Parts: sequence; C-alpha cells; structure tokens
Amino acid sequence: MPKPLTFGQFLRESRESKVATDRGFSLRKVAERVGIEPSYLSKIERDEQPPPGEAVIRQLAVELSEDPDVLLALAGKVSSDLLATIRSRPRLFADLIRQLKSMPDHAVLRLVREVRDGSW
Amino acid sequence: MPKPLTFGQFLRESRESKVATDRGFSLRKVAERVGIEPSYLSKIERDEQPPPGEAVIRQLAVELSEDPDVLLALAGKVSSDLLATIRSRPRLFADLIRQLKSMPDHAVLRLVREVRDGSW
DNA sequence: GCATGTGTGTAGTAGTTACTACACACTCAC
DNA sequence: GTGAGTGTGTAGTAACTACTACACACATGC
Repeated sequence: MPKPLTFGQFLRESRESKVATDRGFSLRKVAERVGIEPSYLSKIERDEQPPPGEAVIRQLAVELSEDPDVLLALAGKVSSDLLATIRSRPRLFADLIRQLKSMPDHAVLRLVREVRDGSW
Repeated sequence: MPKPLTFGQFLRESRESKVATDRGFSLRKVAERVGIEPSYLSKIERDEQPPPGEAVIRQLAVELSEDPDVLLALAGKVSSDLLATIRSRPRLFADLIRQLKSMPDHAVLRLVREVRDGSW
C-alpha cells in the first residue's frame, strides 16, 4: 500500500503531476485561481503551515480534481455538512458510526449500496 | 415536541432539576467538580459565553448524567472519536452519512441494530 | 541583458477559542 | 449580625486559526 502522505505532500504531488503537462498548474497560477497568496500555498505544500480552512481546501480540490472529503481528512478535518447531519441526530449517528468503526470496507460499502438502491 | 433548547439553557435546566433535591448541584459545586471557574459556568449557562471545549463538555455530561453526544451537538460540536473514524475512511463514511441524511430515524435505527446484531 | 515567471523567506495581523482571577451583591441559618 | 454559600460582573490573556503583503533569488526565453 502507498505510504500515507501528509496534506502538503499530497497537494504537491497532485499539482506537480499536472504541471508536467499543463503550465497552468504552477504554484502561482493555482494559488491565484484558488484565491490565496502563493507564499501561503508554498508553505502549505511543504507542511510548514497547517492546512488552510475548509473553503480553501474545497477550492484546491476543485482545481486539482481531488476528492474534497479526502483532502479534508488529510487536513484533519471533516466536511461541515457531515457535521451538521450528525449534530441533527447525535445519538443515532454516533451509535451508527461507532458500530461501523471496526467493520471492513466491503461491509460498510454494502450498507451504502443497499441504502442507495432503496431497499428502504 | 419540546422546543429546542440552547446549550446553556439545557445545562441550566438539567442542573436546576437536580439541585432541587440535592444541594451538591449548586453552580459552584458543579463547577468545582468539573474543574472550571464558577463565573465561567454561570456565563455558559446563560449563553453569555460560547460553549466550552470538548473535555469540559464531557465532564459536564458525567456530572449531570447527560448524553455526551447530545451535549456536544447542542454545543455545535461532534465527538472527536467520531471525527477520527470518519477521517480514517473519508469517502466511505461521507457517502454513508449523506445517504442517511434524509432517512427517517427508524430506518437508520434498523441499520444500527442489524449491524450490532451481527448479520455482518 | 532584461522581462517574465518560478518557488520561497520574513514579518505581521485580525479574529476566535477557551478559559482564569477576583470582586461584588444577595440570602439564609443560627 | 456575621459567616457560609449562592449566582454574577468585569477584566484580562495565552494559544491557536487562517490568512496577507512584500521582498528575494533563481531560471528561461527571446
């Protein structure tokens, strides 16, 4: 399995893989599209600064075509819409998540599919 | 249904219902057991200050025999162990939670029970 | 050889979080 | 009438979050 990257390492690798074939993915260009200072992005990619806020992470996900939830997780965060859902029925979701914590992926996936395919 | 209380109102009502029969539940006594300043708890109960951190909320839950997840939710937070679980498999849990967001309680509860009762 | 673009270094900051410390005013028991 | 206990008011703060602004050094194209 691939060794787990830090948030910054992940960003840098994602961006550098794209800049190889598209000059629009220089650190400065990406920073501009995302709406942050280049020096800030530079420090983030080198893990010299802690990851940015959720809004900036989401913009980065869009620009780099990465999964926002994965990026947020690497940043030590959880999407605010998920938090709101949990908070709306805390006992229910707390129980469910704790039950599923030790379940293998395929079991959880089966649940997701069953719910989605409307046997409910 | 009972109108939704704020974090502070909930705390105050919980504590006052107990102080009626047990003098050990004065604001000062509870604050001392929890390990915070009485004036701080006073402001929290009147929603003059934002809710405290997770550790203090957990202590309050213990002292007042309330559900920590409910208290955390009222405080606008989610238990850090749940966050860690979600972050460990972000795509999986993000999908699941978004699927379940609009499901009625009883459907989610059925899931919880099925998982717990080991049809997995 | 100069403009343009690249990443990075240094310095600073406004806002939020999570509290402490101490003084004050009131009530009630005895 | 004073001592113990009650809640509250005022003031302050250390640490963290989430950034900006600007200057610097290097490379590369033309």
